[in-house]
Amino acid sequence: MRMGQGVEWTLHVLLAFAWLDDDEPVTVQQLAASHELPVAYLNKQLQALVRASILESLPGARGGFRLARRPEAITLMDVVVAIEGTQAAFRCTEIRQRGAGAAMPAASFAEPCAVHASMQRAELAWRRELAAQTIADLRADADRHAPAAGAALRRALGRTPQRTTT
Amino acid sequence: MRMGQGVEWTLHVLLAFAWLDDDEPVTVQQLAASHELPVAYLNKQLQALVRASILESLPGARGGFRLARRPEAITLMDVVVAIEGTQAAFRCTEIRQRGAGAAMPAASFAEPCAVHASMQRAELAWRRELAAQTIADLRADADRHAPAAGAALRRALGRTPQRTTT
DNA sequence: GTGCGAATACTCGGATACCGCGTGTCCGAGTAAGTGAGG
DNA sequence: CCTCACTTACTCGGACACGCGGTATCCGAGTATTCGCAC
Repeated sequence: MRMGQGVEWTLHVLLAFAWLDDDEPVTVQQLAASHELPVAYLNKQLQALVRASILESLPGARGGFRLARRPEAITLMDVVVAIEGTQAAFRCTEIRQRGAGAAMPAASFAEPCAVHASMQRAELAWRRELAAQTIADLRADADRHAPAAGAALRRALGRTPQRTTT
Repeated sequence: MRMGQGVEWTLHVLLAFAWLDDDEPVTVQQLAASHELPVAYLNKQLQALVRASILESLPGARGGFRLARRPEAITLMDVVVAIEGTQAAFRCTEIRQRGAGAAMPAASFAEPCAVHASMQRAELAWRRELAAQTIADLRADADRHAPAAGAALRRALGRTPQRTTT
């Protein structure tokens, strides 16, 4: 089982947006450069976030991406669903009804498959944990452990000039 | 993100073993037929369970597979690890150190990546839930919701003949 | 000086190849059982 | 009748193709800016 790396990329991108803390759009080129990622492919992933109303895109010159909601209103669950899709990792194909089960009355399968239920229970715990954490929490954690990271990223994106020239 | 279907297959197979409740080996052909699964590919999956010491295989005529431990001692986590491997679904590639982070002192990365930590927390909850359920629990759930399933499966595997001929 | 209009350069967006991993299959090594002959 | 060795048939086990989804890339549609010109 493997999660697409788009999740990692977009989470870092959203963390960057949380650090920027303004409404100025950022181009995908800047975002890609700030983490040395393939520009075009990152763009594709960000489109998924736009479709999920996590980011919004501004076309044209001086365009780019910016957050569509506040960081506190974006959960990790939202991001995972936006990138990986809504389907569960474990997919019950109802093999209990095939083979030996084929001879049983249809009413026997009214209750959900026990295997399915157990796996679903585990995934529910996973989802619950993801939904409990927001991008704002992520920023708070990062600031706590590496206070300089936010400033470094702002500098890489050309924000917060080190000195006002006049 | 998608989990290999081998997990579903092997869980149903282990549930079947829990229903049989004896030490007689069962051939992969019988097991595959009992759920209409591809014989050879199921065999491949079962080998993974053997490597994980969940099943044991008996070669030669009248051989087959049987449980290596009691159903209460086999957790869903064991099965998932045996089939899917031990690696986590989310893999941190430390992109925080690339791009903007490259200019930061190495000591900044002593603490784990915040993104990584958050995703790991969620996966831990998932693992914990998987580890809390055993094959025996699975059988208990199945018996509760569909009491006839166990008998049907035993019959399909040629056990518990309906009538003693003499 | 000011308003307007077209050219421009920059942005995102979706359509298009590539590749690795899961899926599926096959045949060979190994072993326990069965069988026949010999004692 | 018992023992033993051989044949046999069956099992698992790993090595070999196939296909799909994620990965990566490119070029086109669209828009805000910008420059030049007319008034």
